[in-house]
Amino acid sequence: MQRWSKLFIPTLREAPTDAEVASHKLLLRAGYIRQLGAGIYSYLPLGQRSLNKIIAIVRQEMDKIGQEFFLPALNPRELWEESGRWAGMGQNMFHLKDRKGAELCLAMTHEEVMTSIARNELRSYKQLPQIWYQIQTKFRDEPRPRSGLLRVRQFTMKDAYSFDIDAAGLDESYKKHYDTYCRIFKRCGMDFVAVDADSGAMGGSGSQEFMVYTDAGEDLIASSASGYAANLEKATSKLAPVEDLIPTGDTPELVHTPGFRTIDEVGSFLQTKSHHQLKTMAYIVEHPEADAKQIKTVGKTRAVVAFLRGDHQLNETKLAAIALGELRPMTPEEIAETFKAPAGYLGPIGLEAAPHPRKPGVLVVLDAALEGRKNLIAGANKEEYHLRNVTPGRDFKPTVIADIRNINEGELDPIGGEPLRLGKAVEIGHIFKLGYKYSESMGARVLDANGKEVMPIMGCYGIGIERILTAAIESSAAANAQLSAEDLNTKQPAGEQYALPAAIAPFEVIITITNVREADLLAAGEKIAADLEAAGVDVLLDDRDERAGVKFKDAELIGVPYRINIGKKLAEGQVELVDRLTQTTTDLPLDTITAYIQSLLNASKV
RNA sequence: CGGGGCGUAGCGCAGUCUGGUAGCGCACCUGGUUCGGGACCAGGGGGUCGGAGGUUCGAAUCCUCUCGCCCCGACCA
Repeated sequence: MQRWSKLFIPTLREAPTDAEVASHKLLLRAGYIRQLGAGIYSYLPLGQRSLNKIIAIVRQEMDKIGQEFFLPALNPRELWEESGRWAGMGQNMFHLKDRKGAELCLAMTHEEVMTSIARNELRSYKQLPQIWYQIQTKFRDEPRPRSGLLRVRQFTMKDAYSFDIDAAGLDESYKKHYDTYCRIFKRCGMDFVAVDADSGAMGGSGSQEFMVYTDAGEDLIASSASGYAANLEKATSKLAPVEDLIPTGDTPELVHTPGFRTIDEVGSFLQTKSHHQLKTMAYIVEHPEADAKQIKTVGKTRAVVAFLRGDHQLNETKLAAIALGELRPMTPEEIAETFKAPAGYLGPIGLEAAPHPRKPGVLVVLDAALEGRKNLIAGANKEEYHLRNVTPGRDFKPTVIADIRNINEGELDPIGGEPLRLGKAVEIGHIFKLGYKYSESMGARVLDANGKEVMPIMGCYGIGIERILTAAIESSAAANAQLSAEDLNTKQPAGEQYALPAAIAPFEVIITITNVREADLLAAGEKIAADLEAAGVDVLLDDRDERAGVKFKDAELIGVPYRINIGKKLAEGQVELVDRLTQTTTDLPLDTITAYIQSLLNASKV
C-alpha cells in the first residue's frame, strides 16, 4: 500500500520564479519534476508514475497495430550522412565525438535507424506491411527551450514507422495510426482535435497533427463545430462576399497619393475600405532544397511577389510551399530592381510575371481571395501614385493563383460553413506520410509480386509523452480558473488548481485521513485503502500526521481526481468523496465507497 | 543569434543606487500548545551573496570578464 508518509513527494507552497506557465508551476509545486538545466528535467516519483501510465496506454494501443523496438540514442555520423540530415538538422541536433574522434549524434528521431534495419532485413513484399515503433528519449538542441515540459531538450517520444509496398498500403497504415491515436488520446482523457498540417520541409503527401487548445501552446490552429480543423498554415475559409468599387473607367487610372503609403493611409485618403485595396508584398526565395534542375531554370534565388486583399495577412508558410524554398523580405535595392519603384507604391501593373512556376522570372502569386475581384486600388509602381480600376486577369496576369493568406477568427469553415475558432494549441501527436525520402536515400528495396525491385513507402508517427501530461494540466487548470471565476468565494488564484484524468494521474484515488491520531479514522482509512487496492484501484493513503488543511492542499496539488475524506462524519458511518474534476462533494456510507469508486472509474474509462 | 530581465539559505524575497559584522517570510530541527482548509509560542541549524580577476584599509554593493536561468523575437517534423 502506498502511504504518503513513506513516499518522496516534495510539494512546494510557492513556485520558483522561473516557472511561467501553469503546468510548469504545478508540476514543480506538486513534486512531479525538478529542473536540472535549460530544457532538462528530472522526473520525480509522482511525475514518473504519471508518465508511466501514459506510456502504458500508448504501448497497449500500439501493440495492436505494430511491434515495439528499442533503438540507440547514440547514432554514428555516417548513418545521418546517408539521409542528408547530418547537415540538414544543423544546430538542432546534439553532436559529439568519442575517444577515437569518431563523430556521433544524439538522435532527434529514428527514421535513419529504422530504415537501416528495414533495408538490411526486408527483401520481399510478402514481409510488408510492417509497423515498427519505440518509446524512448529524444534529444533536440532547441534554440530556446521554454514553458516547463512543453519545449525541452530531452524528452520521451513514441515514434512509429510504417513500411508498405505501395501508396494504398501507406494509406491503410496511416489510417490505422489515426484511429489508434484517437483511442490513445481519448483513453488519456484528452480533449483534442486532429488538424491538417503543413508537411514542412520533409515533403510527403499527408500530415495531421493532434492538438490540444491551450494558451500555453505555440501553434495556431483553427477549428469549427462542423468538425473542420486545420493548422493555420493550412486553414482556409469561406469569405463573406464584398462589393467591388464602382469603376471610374475601363482601364487602370493613376491617382496622386502623395505621402500615403500604407493600406490605412491610402484607404482613408481615397475614402475606401481596405478590402478594396490590393496589397503587394515582395520576397526573395532561396532554394536550399530545390533540385539541380530547378536551380538551373529559375536560379538559386528568385523574386516572389504576393498580392493580397488589403485587409488580409500573408501566411509565409503557404507562400513558401509555392515558392519551394525559404523566404526573406526583399531589400530596398531588390525592390527597386524588380519594380522600378519604392516600397509603399508597389503594384501589379507593369510587373513581368513568370509564365509558369518552373519558368524563370518573377514568381507572382495572387491570393485566391482576389480572384474575380474588380476595380481594386493598387500601387502604381511610381512614387506618390496609386492606381484605381485594377482588375486581376484583365489588367495583369499572375504566375499562379493560390491561397496564401491567414484566415481570421469568425470566418466560416470551408466544409460545414461554421464559424472558425482560432486559438493557440499544443501538439501532442503527429502522423505523417513520409513517402520515399528515406527508402530512396538509404537504399531500402524489396521485390514486388512481379519480382521487380521497388522502394517501400514509409510513414512516420510521433507522440510526445510529456506533452500529454502537460496539456492535461494546462487544460484542467484553465477550466478550473473558469470555475473559480464563476464562484467568487473561491480563494484560489486562477490556474492554481487542476486535476488529472484518472487514467494518467499518479494515483486514481487519495484517502485523506483528517487526523491520524484518532484511531478510528486511521483504521477506517487503512481499511478503505486495502479494499480499493484489492479491487485494483490505484490508491494513495495520506497517513501523515499533518493538519487537515495541509493535507487537503497537498492532495489538490498533486492532481489526483478523487479524494476520500475520512473525518468527523465517520461517527455516522459516512465518508466524503470529492470529485476534483467537477468540484463536487458527496457523502457516502463507508461500506459502499469501494463499489462506488469502482463504478466511477469504470465510467471514466473509454 | 538579437532584445529585455534575473542570479543573496531548499522556495519566495530585501539589502546593491550611496562600500563598513548578510537579513526577513516560508520550509527544516527540538520542546510545548493546537488539530476539517497551508496553526501558534519558545529555542535552534543552515549562506564561498553564480564564478574569476581588479579597485579599496575594507566589496553582496564599484569596474572588467565569464557562466547560468527566465521572457519576447528569430528558429523549430
